[in-house]
Amino acid sequence: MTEQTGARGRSVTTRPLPKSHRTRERILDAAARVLSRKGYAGTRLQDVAAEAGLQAPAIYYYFGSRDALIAEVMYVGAHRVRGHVSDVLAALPEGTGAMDKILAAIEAHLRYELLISDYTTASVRNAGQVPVEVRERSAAEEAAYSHMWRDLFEAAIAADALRPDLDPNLARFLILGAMNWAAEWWDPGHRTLDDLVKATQDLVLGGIGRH
Amino acid sequence: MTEQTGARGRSVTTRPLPKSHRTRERILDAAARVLSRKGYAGTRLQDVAAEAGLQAPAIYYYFGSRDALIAEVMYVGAHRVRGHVSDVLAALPEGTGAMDKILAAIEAHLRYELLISDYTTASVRNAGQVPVEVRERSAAEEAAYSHMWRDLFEAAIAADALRPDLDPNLARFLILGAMNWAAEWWDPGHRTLDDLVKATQDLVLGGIGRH
DNA sequence: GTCTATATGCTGATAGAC
DNA sequence: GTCTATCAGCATATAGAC
Repeated sequence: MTEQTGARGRSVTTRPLPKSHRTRERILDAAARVLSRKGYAGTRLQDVAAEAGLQAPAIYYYFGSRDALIAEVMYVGAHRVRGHVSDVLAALPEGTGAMDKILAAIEAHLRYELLISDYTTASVRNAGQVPVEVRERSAAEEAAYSHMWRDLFEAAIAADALRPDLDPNLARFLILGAMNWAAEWWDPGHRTLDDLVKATQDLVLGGIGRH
Repeated sequence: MTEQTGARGRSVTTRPLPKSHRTRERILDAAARVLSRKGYAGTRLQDVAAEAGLQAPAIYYYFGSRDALIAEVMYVGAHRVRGHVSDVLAALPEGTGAMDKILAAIEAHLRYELLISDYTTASVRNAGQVPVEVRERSAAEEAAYSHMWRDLFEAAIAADALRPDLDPNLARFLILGAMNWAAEWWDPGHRTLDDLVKATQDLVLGGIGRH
């Protein structure tokens, strides 16, 4: 949970990341992969260690417990998606319209979600299966992300860019659900990411845009 | 996997369902509940038995193994949804349009999915976590259901009811994803089912309908 | 930092009484 | 049909060498 190691700069070195940091990241990636495929109860430290190229007890040097490792995976995935979408929105030109912001958020969400799909599917598949204590930090992160989307929709309503008879909360959940689920079925070898982004934007635009 | 007991009519009785059949169903419902909350690896026979009101070894009278029980849960959920939507479509008036059929299928899917939501969430959350052997029967059922939806979209294309630039496969996956995910967040105490059905139909209609 | 060895607890499954 | 008793296997976590 807390960082037991970090960039401490033990000596003057040219490496930007200390070895311990990189090992920790490798364990985290391995845990995301195992967690997404085997689920919370099925995530064995032995499997995580094998994916990361070390032995199970070594994990305890970086994480206090199995639950702490899993909690970190859930948190990191949610945190990074929110950070990415937030950055993209912040970089948009000043006068960008409310609906264009939603479309940009959709593209940013899909691209980043599918880029770190192990974290995404781990989070999506296990959100309801992980014990509450383990989910606390990631749940807070997801709430903040959800709040961000609500703001986008409310700005669109204020700008009169949405259909007046629309229930923005239901629509938001449906759209986020459709996107989150994409990590489960989207096959890069079959459809390009650009096609998926466009299909999602088209569905949303036609569905909630005034016309 | 195979039915070890069933409606055998051991003697003339007024009860429509033999006790063994009802107990089996109770175990199945309990397993769906536990599977949806704890996941594949976390589903303990002890917990299933407790939910069903009996001891763990009694489960072996009805199911050959833990995997056989879980496979049956996954299969039954998918099978019943497909049967329900299929029945609803079959009962539609002769001249029902292709787009109205899709809207009817959406309503039928959502209503049944949320009615047996333990089976639905069990299936959705564990589809990618359950071993392939255990998933075989339910995967075949889901493929058949997916095929049914593809037919609905192809009929709509043939009737020129869809936007010409639409990728029907991507749209189908996005819509089914949005619906399946509803079992995860929809709260009956907060929004009515009618509202959810309408919101989904509106999103889909505006999104893929010609206008 | 990472390893080997090990203590401890829990789970699926079977045997056999009732 | 359902129970109690029990076996065998496996996973987390710790101890301690290197």
